[in-house]
Amino acid sequence: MTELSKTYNAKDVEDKWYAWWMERGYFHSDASKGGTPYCIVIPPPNVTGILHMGHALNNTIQDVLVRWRRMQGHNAVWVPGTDHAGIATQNVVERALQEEGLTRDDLGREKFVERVWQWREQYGNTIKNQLMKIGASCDWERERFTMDEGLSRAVTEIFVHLYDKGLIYRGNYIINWCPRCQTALSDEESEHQSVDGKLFYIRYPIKGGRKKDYVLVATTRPETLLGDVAVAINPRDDRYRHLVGKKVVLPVLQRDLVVVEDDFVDPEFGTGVVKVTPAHDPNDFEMGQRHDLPAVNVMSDDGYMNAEAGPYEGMDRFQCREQIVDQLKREGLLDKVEPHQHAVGHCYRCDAVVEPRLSPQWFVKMKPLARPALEVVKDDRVEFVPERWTKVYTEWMENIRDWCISRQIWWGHRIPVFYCDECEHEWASRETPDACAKCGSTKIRQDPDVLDTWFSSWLWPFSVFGWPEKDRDLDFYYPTQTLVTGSEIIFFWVARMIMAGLECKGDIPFSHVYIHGTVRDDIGRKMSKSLGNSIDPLTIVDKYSADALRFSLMMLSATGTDVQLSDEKFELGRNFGTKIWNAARFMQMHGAEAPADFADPAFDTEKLSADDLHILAKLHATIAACTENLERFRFNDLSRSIYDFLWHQYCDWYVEYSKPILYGDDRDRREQVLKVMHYVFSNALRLLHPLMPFITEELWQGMGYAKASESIIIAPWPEAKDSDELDLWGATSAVVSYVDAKHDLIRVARQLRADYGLAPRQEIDLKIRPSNERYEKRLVHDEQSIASLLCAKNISFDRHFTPPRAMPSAISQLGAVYMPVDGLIDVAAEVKKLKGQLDKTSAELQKVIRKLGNMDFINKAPKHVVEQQEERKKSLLEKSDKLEKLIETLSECGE
RNA sequence: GGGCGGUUAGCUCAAUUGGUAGAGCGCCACGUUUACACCGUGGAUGUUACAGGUUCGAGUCCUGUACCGCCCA
Repeated sequence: MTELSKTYNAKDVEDKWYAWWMERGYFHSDASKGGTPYCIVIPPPNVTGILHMGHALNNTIQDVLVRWRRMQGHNAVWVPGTDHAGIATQNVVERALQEEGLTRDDLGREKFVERVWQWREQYGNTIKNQLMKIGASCDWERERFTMDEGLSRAVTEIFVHLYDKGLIYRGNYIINWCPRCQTALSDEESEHQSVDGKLFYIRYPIKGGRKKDYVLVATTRPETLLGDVAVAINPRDDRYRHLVGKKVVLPVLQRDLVVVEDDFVDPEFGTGVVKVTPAHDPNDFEMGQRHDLPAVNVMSDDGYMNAEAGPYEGMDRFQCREQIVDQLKREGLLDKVEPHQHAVGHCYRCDAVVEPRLSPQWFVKMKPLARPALEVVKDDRVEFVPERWTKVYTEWMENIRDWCISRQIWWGHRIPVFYCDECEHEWASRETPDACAKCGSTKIRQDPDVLDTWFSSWLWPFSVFGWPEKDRDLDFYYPTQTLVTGSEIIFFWVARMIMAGLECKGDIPFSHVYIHGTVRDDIGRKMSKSLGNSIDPLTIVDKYSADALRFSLMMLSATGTDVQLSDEKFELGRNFGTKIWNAARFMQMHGAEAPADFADPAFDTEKLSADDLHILAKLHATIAACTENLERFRFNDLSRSIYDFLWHQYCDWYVEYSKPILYGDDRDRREQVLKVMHYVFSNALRLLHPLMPFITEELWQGMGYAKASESIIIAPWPEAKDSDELDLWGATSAVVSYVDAKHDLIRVARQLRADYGLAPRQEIDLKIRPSNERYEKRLVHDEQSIASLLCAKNISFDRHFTPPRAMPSAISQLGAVYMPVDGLIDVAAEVKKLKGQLDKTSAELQKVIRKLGNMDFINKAPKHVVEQQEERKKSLLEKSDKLEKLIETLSECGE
């Protein structure tokens, strides 16, 4: 056993233990060892990512779970890795190139991709190193990257599989286009933000009509009118029946537009007449399809107007909007402008305004994949925690739309589709072909697009284990058990993994999805780089320790609710660490070696005191609570249980009770107390380990517990004893409630001291009048510990004690407490205090009496509730009796 | 517009499936005592957003209202 230093220095400790754990290979799981698998795959962070508080929360939860299961003896593995984050990574590297005055086109595709790989080699480990800092016990030997050879093979495999099955198709559809990133996005990647825009009311003259004949069309995006091909009305809207069959004239370009009738048009919106621009609006696109309308694309891929825009060619889309409005005004075609709030899609990577755009893209047909994925959630084979997310999932699944998977960038998995220039054959292939599969021509080329990054992430739970190869690990670990993530990627990732798992493996990818909350700042805003309100987890590690970061996060985040953080909140974890550290030091000062059988002591039950039995019973209640809270993903309750136990039950009471014994001469009792302490503490450390891995390892080693298990990581998770087993020790519920009542007596007596302004070290005498003989016996037996906690010199117990003069007094369940003080006491004040208590007691008593007098209550409430109230009535009666007597004697004495 | 979540002590949040509303921080008073001032002891603080309803009994269940947040259109 090494002597613990006076203060805990996390910085010296944390790196040391992490390195040792790695060296010993504790995080590595080997399927060939068998056992019960417990597997978590990490939500792969972007390779460009740096650790933020959301990661810290997400990964702490995973680590808590995996450390717990490992201690429980499961063959536990946590598979780490990163994804290649196509758009984000390409952006980062392009920015770097820009500083050298280069563009990706200057380099060409091959060279550019090489540069990205170089970048990844150089910077791609940032987040891995950061995860290590917070203690993540990932199996780093299994680290994966979505662009690795194996995972790339998985992507090709699923693509070809779905292509051949007819579930992947290419087509000219309207998609979300980011003009800045110059690529298509999926619907999920276009984030809707509420924008204060304007609603423009524009006059479209009726063809062949008089000058004053026009229809009024409302739009938020007047620049798109250049691509209008029709105006539409609702068929049930009588106001516009006369327009049917007529044509209107498009302002600016003077093109003839047909009038179509479509149920989609909302008569309530604007004027009830909408312009139809199939190439620039998803709803209009569908309307165009229904009515066989052409699509006129007026914008190029960079957000500038093209030749179709006539006089506006070459102009930026937002500038064009202003100019067109000006022109309409000049021509008297702008009727009015209203402020209008609407949702506008923004690129989730660069925040640019997304442009709906018609272009040829690749899609996955989702409905066939969604059906089984819906079933497994409805059957509870996959469970969401908290359960309410099930509904979010099912609603998305039921209204699923096809997934746009092609991206017009270079960094990513290239679409494995090939075209023959000779015979125009198109096919998907697992291997890069030399010649056309149909005509044998070598004039073939591969599709230039790459796949959405999520198209590789959705395979993660099995691709990390070698799929599509047959693999022992895959058989052993799949399906995994728990997925831990935030609600924002339920659609992006969770839903798609379930679909892919069922399609590729014929089985669910995981049985539980724990959705945690969002990390916010102290005024409730989401932490973000742009707001500058982020707290860097590593700064917190530096300032307060990784354990403090983890513990505080867990303590503050109730199941699935958001957590509001500020720097100071991490003090709670730090303070707790210090408290435990000092409790250990205290034991060490008195304890020398932990006894050989500390982990499973053969207690000499005859020699255990009520206090010993009490703390043992509380320990086992805590073990039960911790295990249950982990099973139910209740991390804040888990933290609270262990925090309350160690700080309040153990330090505040048991350690204090132990002092007179440890400082005393009774060697036998000393030995017993130390035995209890080491048993309790070594168990509590294990309960705490998943939350605070570093300090618990440091203490495990420092206290000499390594002789039972060389590292706390692999020490067995404590098992709660049930009440029968506790009874064998003598830790009966009667003993437990006696000690609880003793705490109350001590608290009441302390209050007396405080009321009379006695200094904490000032010694007092106490007279206690126990309520009954049983209590008297116990209290007499416990005199030493009571005296110690109250700093009392003499305590006398007398069931018939009557104060000879006025004394400050109080009552507790175990009996009345008198504190003889020198000099006069303020009888009036004392009586007033007691009367105040009596009033309160009587009021409560009246409430209970009224309740028990209610026949409905007696007849309808469950028996145990009625009994409970009877009990309460009894004890309140006793209390008020005692108070009345105190007041009476006090008044007599005072006279 | 549709859906979900929230509203409990000054602040941040609990409350185990309806039965005496709790914790951490902050605040007030006292205290450096031989584990710990990152501490100890004691104290103050609630019409559980509002209005109805169900029930013997509602923070908890139902209906409605207000405000806040998120997701989807």
